[in-house]
Amino acid sequence: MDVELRQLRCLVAIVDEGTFTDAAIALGVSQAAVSRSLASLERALGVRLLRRTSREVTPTGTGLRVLAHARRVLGEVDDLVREAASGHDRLRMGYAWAALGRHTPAFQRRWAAAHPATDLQLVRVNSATAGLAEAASDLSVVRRPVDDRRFDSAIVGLERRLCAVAADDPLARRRAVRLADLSGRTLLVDRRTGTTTTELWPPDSRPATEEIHDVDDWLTVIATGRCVGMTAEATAHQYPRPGVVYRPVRDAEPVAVRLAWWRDDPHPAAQAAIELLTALYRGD
Amino acid sequence: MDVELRQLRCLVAIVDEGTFTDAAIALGVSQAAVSRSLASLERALGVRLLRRTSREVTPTGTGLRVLAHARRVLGEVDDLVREAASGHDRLRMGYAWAALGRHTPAFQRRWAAAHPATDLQLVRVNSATAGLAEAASDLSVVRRPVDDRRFDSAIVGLERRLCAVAADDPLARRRAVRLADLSGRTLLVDRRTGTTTTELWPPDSRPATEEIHDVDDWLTVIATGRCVGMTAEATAHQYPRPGVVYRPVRDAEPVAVRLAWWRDDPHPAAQAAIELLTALYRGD
DNA sequence: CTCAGCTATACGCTCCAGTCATGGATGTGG
DNA sequence: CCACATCCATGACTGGAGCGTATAGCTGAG
Repeated sequence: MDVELRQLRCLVAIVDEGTFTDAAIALGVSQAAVSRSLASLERALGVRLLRRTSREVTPTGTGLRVLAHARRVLGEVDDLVREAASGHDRLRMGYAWAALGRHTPAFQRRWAAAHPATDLQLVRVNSATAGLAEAASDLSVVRRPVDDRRFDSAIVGLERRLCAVAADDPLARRRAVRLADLSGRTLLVDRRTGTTTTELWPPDSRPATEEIHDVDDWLTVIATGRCVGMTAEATAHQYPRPGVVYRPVRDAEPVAVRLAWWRDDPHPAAQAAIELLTALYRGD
Repeated sequence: MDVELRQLRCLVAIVDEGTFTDAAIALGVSQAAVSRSLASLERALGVRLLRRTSREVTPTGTGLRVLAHARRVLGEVDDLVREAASGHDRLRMGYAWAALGRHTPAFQRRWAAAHPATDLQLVRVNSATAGLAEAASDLSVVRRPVDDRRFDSAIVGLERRLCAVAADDPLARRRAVRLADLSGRTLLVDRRTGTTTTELWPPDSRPATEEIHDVDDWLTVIATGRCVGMTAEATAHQYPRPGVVYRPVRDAEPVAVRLAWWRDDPHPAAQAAIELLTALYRGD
């Protein structure tokens, strides 16, 4: 014999209502069911919980203590149900380095207008998949293909490749550059965040040497002029820095911006977010 | 559809054991039952709680939060069951004015020896029945008949009547007195505790006048010599006071000492306490 | 004493939780 | 590459728990 929530609800209702009969009405069941439920609870606990007379029903000493516990249990269960339902009223979008660049304000504004019930939160994560795996985000922005079978992803738009050079670099005077212009330069790769741009670099024009830095601040090194960097447009937009200029690389392939999520467990609002972002990248 | 404890136990077991199959073994049910239970919980909450693969089972973000709540709920239920069972390991004996007088130490000693698992607590209550009604005591010492139908009582022994007189009263020089010796004196009655001794007085020899005092300290008035008092032996034993002496009243009927309890809900150890006290009063 | 109102219980029924068996999915090792 | 092992989901079935109805038993009130 085991304690069941139904029995605890019954106990609380009886004490609150004062009689078994009124408790039955409050619970929407017959008086017989209430009587049996409480009897089974008392049998399960091996203790008399209520003193019944034909006039009133009063809790025993044990009954009072058990009642307090029962209220706590039922309160906790309510919290649990609320907590489970609260997943729908919040969408946490993870980003590792760059969020959505120049689209971020518009995205937040239009999301709030279209989905006032679902709070949008942008959260910084170590990587798109790590954010999902650790349940820190419901949907993650990622700029490379997702090979993990547990996750699914969709391309929401394309971003230009920019190269980052020191402000006093000769290239900084040009409106745009080509990959060939970067030959012979040293490409700066940030190993810390796991972000490398080398594979996006066309192989035939890849810099002869690449310098691997484990830097906290990628831009500081760029500003020294010792290296150049390649990055997506959103990153450039999000990390302006005196001494560093960004220039579009005309012949570099654009970067696909993706949203990733748990394949078999997408957030209820995921599809809406994907569609809104796609529209923004399309220019709508 | 409602959340049930069985479902929560299931969720916790799955996460702890790692697979549905092992959880089923741990819960002592079939794997199919575990699968169904969790499915029904997810349906009730409207949320996916676990991600299943053929290799491992990992909680969803919501699943993690719900899991934490579930553990709390189950912990509370355990507390509730423990609390209900704990009634048996404690016997609270209430007393209003005098406890058991000179028998108190022996009672405590012999109870501890005979019932080491049941902790004996002596608690001061406003009145025997009030202590029971407020669930402050499980068993109350009372020295008058209990007329409340809700309670039952048993006589455990008899105590001599003592009269309390000032130390410089002529009666203080006698080893014992008779009711007739108190004729003409003023009998002090304590209305505050509801204790009156007049009805124990043989009607024909009852003091001519009685002075009703609403005193905090009965003994202080006795010591002034203005009044005399009548009390049970246990009270005299429990409240010695310089300036007041107690003398047995030979021809006063002894007082019946009773234990009272809720008629339809006696403490499991009540009978044992009654028997032990009876033996002590008998002189065993 | 009768009556009104309450709880406990007997009886029949329903429906759900469980078991068994099987199917589908996935990772593994030959 | 395929057979296998392992795991979860699901369909069919069953026993029992729990419900409602009706009624008995109890207890104050009038």
